[in-house]
Amino acid sequence: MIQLNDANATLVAERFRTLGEPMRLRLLQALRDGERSVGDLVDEVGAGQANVSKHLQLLHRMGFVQRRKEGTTALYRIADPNVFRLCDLVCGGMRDDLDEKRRLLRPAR
Amino acid sequence: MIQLNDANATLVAERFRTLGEPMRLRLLQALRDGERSVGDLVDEVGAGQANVSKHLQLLHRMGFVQRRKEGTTALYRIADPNVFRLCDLVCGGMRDDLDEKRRLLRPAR
DNA sequence: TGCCTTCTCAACCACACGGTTATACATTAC
DNA sequence: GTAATGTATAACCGTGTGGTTGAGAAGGCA
Repeated sequence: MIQLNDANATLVAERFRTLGEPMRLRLLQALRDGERSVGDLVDEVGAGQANVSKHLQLLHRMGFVQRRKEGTTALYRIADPNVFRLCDLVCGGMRDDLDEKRRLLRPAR
Repeated sequence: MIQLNDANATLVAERFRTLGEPMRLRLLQALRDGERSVGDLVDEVGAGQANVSKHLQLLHRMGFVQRRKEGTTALYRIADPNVFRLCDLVCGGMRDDLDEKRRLLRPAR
């Protein structure tokens, strides 16, 4: 791991926090199989349009997605597929944690 | 990636958000080379005792650290070393993003 | 020009969360 | 027993943030 001094910790945390939002994760998931317009994403995740736009802005500023304009529509796509490896790692940790907790619930069989 | 339905997205986001805090990242970093007591961590990260305790509680509840009591002192340790792989991935993404942004700043040399 | 669509932006509200303070609890020493 | 040490917990406060609403910009089309 990169040395996490105080400055780095803030930057890294900022990125983790960006992924720490269900709606944003669903947007990334929706973008997984290709480019989507804002309107498409609004339909897919079932949220307000301004809300989706704001989340996409943040994902864009953090470099998780890229943007392309075509007429009046804005098309977003995944910038770095490693995001999904992050999700996989987190899911793996979640499974292990649940297994551990389950194990502790029955100490002596 | 595991299918991120609405329920999953909330759980995964919860874990990302737990890592999205500079102080908690510094606690994890401090625990990297072994078990530490709460008092040790208070000295290392330079924060209030109640604050450190609260952050450790959350890290514990999320399964990132494990706890062991010895007399009156509580000893914490990393539960899943994969946390650091997560940090590495995030740092890598950060570097790539910065490179990309730097590239865009000088379009035609 | 005028209207519609698509998206962004600003303002607002409610709530969650990080930090601090003070207090309670548990263990050890005396 | 009391005192001291090491943690956890509760209460509070200020700030940050997700969601909504409404207005505004930018293009497409009759």
